[in-house]
Amino acid sequence: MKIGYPCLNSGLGCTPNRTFRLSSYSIERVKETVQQNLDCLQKTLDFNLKNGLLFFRIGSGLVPFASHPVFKFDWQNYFKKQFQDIGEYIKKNNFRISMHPDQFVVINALDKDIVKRSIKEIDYHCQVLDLMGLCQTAKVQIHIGGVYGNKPESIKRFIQNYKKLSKRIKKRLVIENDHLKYSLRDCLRIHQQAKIPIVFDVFHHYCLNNGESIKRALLFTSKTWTKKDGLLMVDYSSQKKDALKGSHAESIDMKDFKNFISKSKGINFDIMLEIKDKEKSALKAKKCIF
DNA sequence: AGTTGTCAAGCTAGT
DNA sequence: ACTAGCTTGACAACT
Repeated sequence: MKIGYPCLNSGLGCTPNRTFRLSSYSIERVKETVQQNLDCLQKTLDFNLKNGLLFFRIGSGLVPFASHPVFKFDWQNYFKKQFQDIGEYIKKNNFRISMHPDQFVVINALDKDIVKRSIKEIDYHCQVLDLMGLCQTAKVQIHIGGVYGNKPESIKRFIQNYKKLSKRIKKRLVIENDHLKYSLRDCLRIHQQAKIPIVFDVFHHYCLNNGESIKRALLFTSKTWTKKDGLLMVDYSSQKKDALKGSHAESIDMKDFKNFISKSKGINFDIMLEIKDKEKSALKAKKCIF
């Protein structure tokens, strides 16, 4: 089992997600920003290696506006060496990597332009992992998308659109249960038809489920990952007290986490702690497990 | 130096 | 009708 946190280390004084306003876009600005992001990503991975946090989610903002029409710069070639180097480091030290395109990516949208933009954005994520030379265990996770008042039709549209995706995307794309629309059961149905691996989100499952226990949910989802895909990925968070349902906690609730770990005995997976204080909670969780 | 409004993009539920 | 929440964070223009 590898433990990790998403996108950003809060104590390093740098971010791998620097960006700029679209209005200040220029090739110079891209070169400068992406280089800083890559440097910080390397620094973050160094920290993670030293601290035994071997699961990491690379943020979508690594190359700002990469899939936007204004973007007319061959970043893949310009930064080839840097991406290769980071990829080598990742492979040498046996990191597990994921990426998570944001909420604007909707594969089953009714509007064809939204679908088109979504695919372009997913493709950018896959390009990052491809440039690093990572194998198929490095994944890009998305939610199913919108319901549009008709879930069966929307699921059907998801599967249809999924089937049309390129090989490069299909080998990396995985789906995740969300907290108000598509439950684990919905994801499992989609898996039956499209064979997409499922990232199990513990917190979302707590918000929206059909009565499956944690143990059964982990068993079901772990079976959706083939040897090529690697170990099941699990996202973990807990409810922020006195906030709207679905908002993530500031810091890990160790009682809740221990409870989850005891329920998961016998199943192997990599776990991502989606908690606001990032590496701090990941370190606490690591201490509790090992 | 610190504060605040705003940022490419979508969807849903709660107010 | 509007906003919070989602992986929310980070820029840029202002005090």
